[in-house]
Amino acid sequence: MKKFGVIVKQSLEQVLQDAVNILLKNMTDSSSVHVKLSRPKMKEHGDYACNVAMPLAGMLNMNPRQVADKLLTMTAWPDAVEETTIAGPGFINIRLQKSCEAEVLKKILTEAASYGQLPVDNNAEKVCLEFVSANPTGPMHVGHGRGAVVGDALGRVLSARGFKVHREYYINDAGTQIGVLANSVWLRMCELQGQTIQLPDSAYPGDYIIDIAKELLKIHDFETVQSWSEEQRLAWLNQESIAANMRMIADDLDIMNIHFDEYFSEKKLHESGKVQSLIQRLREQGTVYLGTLPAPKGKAIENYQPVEQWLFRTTDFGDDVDRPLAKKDGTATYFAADIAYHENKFQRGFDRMIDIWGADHGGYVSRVRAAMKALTQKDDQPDVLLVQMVNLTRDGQAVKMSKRAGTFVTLREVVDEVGSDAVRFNFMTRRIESQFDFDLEEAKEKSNENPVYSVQYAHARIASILRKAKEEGIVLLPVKDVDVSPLVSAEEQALIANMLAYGDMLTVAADRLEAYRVATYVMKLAADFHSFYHKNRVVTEDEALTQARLLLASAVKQVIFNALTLLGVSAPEQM
RNA sequence: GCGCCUGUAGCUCAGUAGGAUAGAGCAACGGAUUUCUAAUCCGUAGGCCACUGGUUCGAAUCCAGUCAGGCGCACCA
Repeated sequence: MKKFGVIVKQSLEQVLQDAVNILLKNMTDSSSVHVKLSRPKMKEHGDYACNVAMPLAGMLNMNPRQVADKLLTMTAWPDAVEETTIAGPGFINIRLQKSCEAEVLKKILTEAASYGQLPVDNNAEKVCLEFVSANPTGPMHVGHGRGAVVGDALGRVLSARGFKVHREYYINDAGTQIGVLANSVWLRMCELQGQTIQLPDSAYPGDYIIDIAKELLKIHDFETVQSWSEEQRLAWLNQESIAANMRMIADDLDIMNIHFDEYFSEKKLHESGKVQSLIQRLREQGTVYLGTLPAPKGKAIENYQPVEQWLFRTTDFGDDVDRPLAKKDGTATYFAADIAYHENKFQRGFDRMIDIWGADHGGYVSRVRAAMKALTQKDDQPDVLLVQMVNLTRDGQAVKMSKRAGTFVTLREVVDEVGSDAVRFNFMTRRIESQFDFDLEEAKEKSNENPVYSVQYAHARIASILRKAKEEGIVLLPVKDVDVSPLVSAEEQALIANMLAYGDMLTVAADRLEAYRVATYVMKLAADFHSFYHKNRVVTEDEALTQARLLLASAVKQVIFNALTLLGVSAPEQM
């Protein structure tokens, strides 16, 4: 009975489900209705509400209120239920005994950092989570940052809910862009040597290229590099420039505490022969044919010429048009490598693939899924999360240029200015489908304008209360001995109900791959605590009340900590 | 022209797979500062949930169409 509060919701759903099943037993067809309880918005509607009578009414051809009435007579309610009523069109409202749910506080403090987590067992679903994958040709921009933050938080949420998560970064270290990078670095090396250079439009203009050139000159002096054959020089420049950029990217991610289990190289995929053998296999299968694509609709392409290419029949699997696997010079397209890459993930034994891409890759989703359907017969892989664009502003004015990158504002510049916590939390306050207007001045604001401070402040405030209580010589009772029955006010009940729902929220977040729910959840919990704090004192003359409220405050602190940890945001003890 | 995403308070956004009276922050206005942290709280005001039709007991939510904005549309990545 003591622990009943924690599992009360499931028990109520079970007894109601039993009643529903009996009611439906006489039906000829084997229809079923799933009982689900919800928290009503209004306090007058009780602690839990159930709408099951409404769908049942249609099936049984009865009035919903009559159905509800019948269900209530058939239900064996546990002791914790104080009152049930039928309201509105046929809702069943359930009111529990006060403080019967407060036992959850003890569960929270006992489980501490693992409250809300599910264990990872041997049968856990293995997920390959690919995110960031920014090209190794320059610093990450703010849009990459959003993908990084979203991906990392999603990884943490999935891990917490019992998935085995493998975090992966796909390095696009093959293709023409890399040649451009190598050439840009070489030009800067010549420039450092005193030569006058002309940067072509195609070259990367950013100052970071100069830094790389300087770095490379420390490895080999200019004369040595110049003495090599062009082929040898390009290969060396390629390799070192990519490595330098990847170090820079990994550094920037490290500042935000984002790490990967694996960096997967596209170049090595090509070198392994897997791309060519895949194309060969598909040709034998007949899913690849030699053909010519029509000119694309929309904006006219100046130098369009019909080319005969190896085409993948993605249209057979739900794509709009067949997609080329080889360029006119015969080398594999990015798409070809990407299919081989995804097939490789599948071969590595992952049950599920999740890719986080920028919105500008939206047109790519259907073709990759089509290819995977052709190769694996699964039609729901990979799960692609498209993260919409970030518009960077300062005091409402668009910010676009960065000296360092030459084109866009880098993630690093933003993190250095506003801090990792503010960047991470802010990016998590919106659904990924909505475009994000990120204002640098707002992100530095230390007020309610900036949600991260409100949440961190709640955590620090509780820490301060606990310190104060200790200073005053209050000795905390062992958790199991605290009497929670004094926690009956509306504010206290709201906090308890919120914390009780933490696990359900995480389930939804993991099922729907919506990690932002953690942020909206913890914002509400923090706000509710601030509200409670202003109406009630934690440390009072009443010893029993003080003990109960210290328990409550400690639990709130713990849940805020757990949620912030999932978001990769720090939970300070003082501010 | 086609595909994907979006449209909710003046602004920025939530809305827990269709539920009861639509939610928060900011901005506006009015309050709380002998405090366990005011980086906070309380109150007032503010809505044709883009528009039109449909589905049903019931729609911001589902469907169709329209309008508006963003992203993308051979041989780049």
